[in-house]
Amino acid sequence: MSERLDTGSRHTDASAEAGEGTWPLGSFGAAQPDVTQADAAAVDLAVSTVIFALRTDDRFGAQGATPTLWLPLVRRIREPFEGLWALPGGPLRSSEGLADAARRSLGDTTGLAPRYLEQLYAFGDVDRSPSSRVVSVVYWALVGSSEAARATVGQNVRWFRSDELPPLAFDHNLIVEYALWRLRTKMEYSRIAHAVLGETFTLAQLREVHEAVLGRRLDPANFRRTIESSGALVDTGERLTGTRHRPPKLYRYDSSAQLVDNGPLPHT
Amino acid sequence: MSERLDTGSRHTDASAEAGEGTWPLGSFGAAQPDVTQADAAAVDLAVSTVIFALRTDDRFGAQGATPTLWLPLVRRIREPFEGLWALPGGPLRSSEGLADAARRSLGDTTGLAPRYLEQLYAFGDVDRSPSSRVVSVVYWALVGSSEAARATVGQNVRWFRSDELPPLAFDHNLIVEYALWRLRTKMEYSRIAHAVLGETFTLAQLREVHEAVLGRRLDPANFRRTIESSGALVDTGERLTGTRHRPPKLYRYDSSAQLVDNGPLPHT
DNA sequence: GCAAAAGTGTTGCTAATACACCCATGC
DNA sequence: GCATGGGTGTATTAGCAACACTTTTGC
Repeated sequence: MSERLDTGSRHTDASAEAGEGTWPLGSFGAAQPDVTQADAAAVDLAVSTVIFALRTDDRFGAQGATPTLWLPLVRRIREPFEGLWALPGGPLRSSEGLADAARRSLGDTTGLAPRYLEQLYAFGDVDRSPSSRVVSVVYWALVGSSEAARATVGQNVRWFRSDELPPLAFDHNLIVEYALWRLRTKMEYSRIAHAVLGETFTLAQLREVHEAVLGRRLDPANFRRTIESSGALVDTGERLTGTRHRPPKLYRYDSSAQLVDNGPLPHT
Repeated sequence: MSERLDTGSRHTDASAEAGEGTWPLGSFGAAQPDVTQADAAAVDLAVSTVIFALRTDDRFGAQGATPTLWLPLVRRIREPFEGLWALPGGPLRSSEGLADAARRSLGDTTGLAPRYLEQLYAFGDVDRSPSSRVVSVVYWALVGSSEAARATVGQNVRWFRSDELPPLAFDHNLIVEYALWRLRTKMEYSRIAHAVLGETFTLAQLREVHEAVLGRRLDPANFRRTIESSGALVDTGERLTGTRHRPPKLYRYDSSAQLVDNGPLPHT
């Protein structure tokens, strides 16, 4: 609780944007603590990303395995939490927007570009980092399965099943939980599932994505009707052959349709 | 675009939380710009709040007027945007959480405590402030109508109808628009409308809140059934007398029921 | 033919809507 | 009484879940 830190003139504009300091009256009640603006200088800002991809668990024979949700983590090589796994991220550079920073840290880690990217939440509890005060603006992303298959792994980068996570650094377990909740909630009323598939795909493949994310089986007949009536798909006229059953139709995204409704916010 | 700022040792822990810097391989592709961590030091962090209250427009005779959404703004007394109206807010103090900061700036401005408070979004475009780089974590809040009636106003604090806003400082017009969208979207499936009412209230009063927020009339009969079946209300057994028609029942919140589903996130 | 998955049809349930109608109070 | 909103009943509709059924391929 060290207040009145002397940080020089760096933060003279910290309140430039806000109404703070423009308050015309004295203090309200007794709740106005004696804190100077300089106190704000001790807060650091970082951007992290929860990256989801659909993968089949190849620990067993890859035959017939249903895909599940995976995410890449990086091992920390310094204190605090040295040795633990954490979400990829880093400090925000002054020349890049928040989403840009998320996109970049994602590329640094996996070498891939996200098919979908959305801001998740800003985490800023006082005690979430034992060393310094850090506020993290967290994004969540989806990457295509085919690309995720050839994503980078290394000594300090590894993919984990979203339901088999080890204890993570900081509050990152909570963050991943929240990202999973948002993914599942949004999946129910939007079209983001397309983001993990290739250019063309069958309805069964799309349904498999929904099932993996939601964690339950869906009725093929009803799923077909729901998706078709949403108008999000276009029939390519082609079919997928080589299966040992009736060849299914191949669909494509309707590029004119929005993935999600972000309200008045521009889409990233 | 000033990179490589020398800001001393202040930000040595800026990447303490994130995986940045732990990347074991060299650069990926050609996309790794030559930027040091110190570049991150030039970003300031602020917390602002969009505060909503339900008021009747007393410019006309207050009789029979339907209430509308209002919000308090503060006038900027320094550059940039000096003289324009802006959302209340201020820098984040190192000893307070994000929600605490929002709650405090709300209290500083209106002297009131919010009945509902939720994080809205983090705004961090590079050019949203002409002077310095500022990332704003924005909250939105609801305050009770009765308390809002005796809220503070002054030379530099004034209430505005949400649909009659002047041009605001920074990107605050967009922020208010987005807050309005979230309020309306959430109102459809949650119970936050209770937050602007008093301890007890009639169904017509509750319906009036919904109508004001959604901007359309609702069928009293259907509204009653929807709300009653949600289980959010408790019949107090009392009735409101003094009206010139059949006295309506008075209800109370079911304190055990959650206002909204935030997933795994704790409620503020 | 047989297995397997694609694709269609039908039924029933639930929730939202529209709207007709009765109830209880102040005046 | 009559006006006014409180409060109830009911028919219609849309959407979704359940599930029986038909179709088309590989083997």
